[in-house]
Amino acid sequence: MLNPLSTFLGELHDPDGADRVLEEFRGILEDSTIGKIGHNIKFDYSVLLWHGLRVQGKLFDTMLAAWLAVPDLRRSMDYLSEALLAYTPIKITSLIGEKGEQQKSLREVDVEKVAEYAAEDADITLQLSDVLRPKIEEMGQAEVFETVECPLVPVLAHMEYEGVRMDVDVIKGLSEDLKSEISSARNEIFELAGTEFNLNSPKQLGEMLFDTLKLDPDARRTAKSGQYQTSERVLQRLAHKHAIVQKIMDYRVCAKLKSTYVDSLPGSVFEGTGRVHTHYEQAVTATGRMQSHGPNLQNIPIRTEKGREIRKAFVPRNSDFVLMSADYSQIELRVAAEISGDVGMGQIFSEGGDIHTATAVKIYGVDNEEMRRRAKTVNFGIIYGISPFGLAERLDIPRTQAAELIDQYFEQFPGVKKYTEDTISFAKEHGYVETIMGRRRYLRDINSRNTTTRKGAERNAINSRIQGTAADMIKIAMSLIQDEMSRRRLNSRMLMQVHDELVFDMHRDEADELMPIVERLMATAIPMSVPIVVEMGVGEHWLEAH
DNA sequence: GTATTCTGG
DNA sequence: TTCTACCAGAATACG
Repeated sequence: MLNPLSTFLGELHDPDGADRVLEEFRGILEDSTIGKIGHNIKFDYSVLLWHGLRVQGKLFDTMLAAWLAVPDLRRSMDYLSEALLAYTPIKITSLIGEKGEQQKSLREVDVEKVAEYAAEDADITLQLSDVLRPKIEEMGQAEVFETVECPLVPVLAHMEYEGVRMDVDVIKGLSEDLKSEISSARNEIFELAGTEFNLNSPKQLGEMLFDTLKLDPDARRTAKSGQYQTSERVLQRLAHKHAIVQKIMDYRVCAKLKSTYVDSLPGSVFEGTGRVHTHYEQAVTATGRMQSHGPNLQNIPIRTEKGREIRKAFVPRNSDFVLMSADYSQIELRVAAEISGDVGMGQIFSEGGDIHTATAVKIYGVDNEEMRRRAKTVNFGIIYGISPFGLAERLDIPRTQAAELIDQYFEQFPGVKKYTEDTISFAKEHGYVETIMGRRRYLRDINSRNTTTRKGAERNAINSRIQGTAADMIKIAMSLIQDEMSRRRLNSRMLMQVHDELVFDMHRDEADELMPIVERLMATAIPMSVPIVVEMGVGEHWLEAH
């Protein structure tokens, strides 16, 4: 993946020449009355931002447009050109060669050739926009495109540009701790097993547990390769049979944290800034959610004691700042209540009660820790398009009992039942479902004769409207917040988005001004009759702020 | 390149 | 009869 940082800052061999070119275009690029069209325009915006130029004016991204207007097509410009314009563009490889050792840089190529390539690139983008613009209208995606996606492009570019500061010393300390824990766990496991093997190989581990130690004669095997399953769930059920099992779980926790986070995050720190500049992908998921990579900041541990320590390494830019986190409380259940119009569920939220406790009271008639835990599982099941099989698996109860539980739930929340039925029948009739903002997800398999396939599509339909609406909501909030922050010329910066959470580098003096703004704009981004609650926190690192 | 596992929402 | 809970990224093993 190309990176504006390395591609355009580090390797530029003629910065003066580049600056002169930049100055030629500065007037147009910074003119807010002139719209800009680009394919993956966040990339171009970012490059210019790193060169101190802030692009103004309305942005039209043909890649985003294609995502919404022709969702089945691949999103590379070359492919779209062939599919929509019946024209095969000059291949970049015809200028710089195939990917590999001797691939050239564009600046080593004859300028005439580069000019032809670049001009064609611009021309195709313009032509694609002419084709895609009416298609967005036809597909009913104009509102999502105009009010959700396009305004978000510069917001994401700025978040990537800002990055987040990492305290590498925190990471180094964790690395040492984990190293010794892993080493002693390994020794104990091999001692108990009587032999050494590769602990990271599920295959070898499965053979040790089930062939050598014979811990479970009815051990489950994986569907694809027929290996023994050694997942957390499986180990959990085996834990009482042999001391080695707990040790393996301990080892796995530490090995995962070390390899995926502790050892890899320092490598993502960009030397030029000392910060981690993640990339956000706006147009990839089926539901409308974003993805983060390089590194992925959306799966930093929080659920376990050990794992959450990693969040202490995410720190404010300097001592004048703190990290501020704002996250939606139970957003998907609130959205479910809103879309379904279920009166009882809406009432629970209006009264400000605990949704899982209230659900436990409704379906079990009692309120204790265990029933609340089960009700919570049921509530998640609702969002995902519940099935007796799936619920039984997660609650570890018989399928028949799970089915009764679902009946019980739907009796108490008839609006939710109607939502699932209406959503499925709409999907069967139209072949797609929509979020509140009109974002569509097409479901090819919704009328499949294969029951498993069809049921899967039905769950996608139920889940997509909910997850997609929540995604729309936070995307809108981000644009509104960024606008308000720059209008007020705040020094605080939006840094991260984690699906239902926004994290800010907040100047200490701006707390009283910024926090009410963030809270209000997040809560009202999409007007709803169910109250939307935003929980906020401040701290010297991400863990403290959350 | 595919499969498995684990991290998050 | 089916062996599925939804949406993702990344590390590792293994053919």
